[in-house]
Amino acid sequence: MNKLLEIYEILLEHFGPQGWWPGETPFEIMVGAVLTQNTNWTNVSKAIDNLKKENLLSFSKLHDLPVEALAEKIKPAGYFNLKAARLKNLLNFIAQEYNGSLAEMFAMDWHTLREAIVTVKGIGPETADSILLYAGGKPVFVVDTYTHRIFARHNIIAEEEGYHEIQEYFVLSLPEDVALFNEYHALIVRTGKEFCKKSKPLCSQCPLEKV
DNA sequence: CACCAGGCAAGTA
DNA sequence: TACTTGCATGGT
Repeated sequence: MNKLLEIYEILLEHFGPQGWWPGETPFEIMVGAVLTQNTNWTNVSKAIDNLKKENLLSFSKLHDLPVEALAEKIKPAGYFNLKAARLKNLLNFIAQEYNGSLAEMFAMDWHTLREAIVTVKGIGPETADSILLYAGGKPVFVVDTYTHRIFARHNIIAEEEGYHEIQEYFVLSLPEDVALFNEYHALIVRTGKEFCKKSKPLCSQCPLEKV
């Protein structure tokens, strides 16, 4: 068995399934993917609740909502002016290219879709990949700061590896399986939150110490 | 009080 | 190209 699969088994055994993404519809998941940029999920959850409370969590409602009003609703998520603008960019893009339909958007080839979606200002590689995997169900491995930090600290990847290099390593090492990619990324985030915080370089309790 | 959280783009040299 | 900085609320 290869190393990345071995680590996956260890994490799954240790933490159990994480049941991601915490959102009910592809649209909600997509919104959450933008709101969670460099932000704790508990704060994002408050922002999403604000939108749900007023029945604003649909494509047409958010698309019609002025950016200033949107910013006000999503304040708890932090960077609210920035994120409101980013959500608007994304909604405008989907309105223009796919008639405002996520189903239509996800019906296209996901490689092509990824190239298009990262041209939207505010949608970088991780946000794009999260949308593709968790909202679209595409076999895309999501890399985040925890992935980099955890695997670099355990000397599995080099410190200077970039997003796409890390992603390629995972994709080439693992079977192309949506459920696996989904669970693996969620387990990495769980591991990061618990054992691999920025200021705590060493984690004797980390399940990966066994590897 | 200081530090961190499921990034990204723009600015600097 | 390779760093650095702004964005901002809420929890520990």
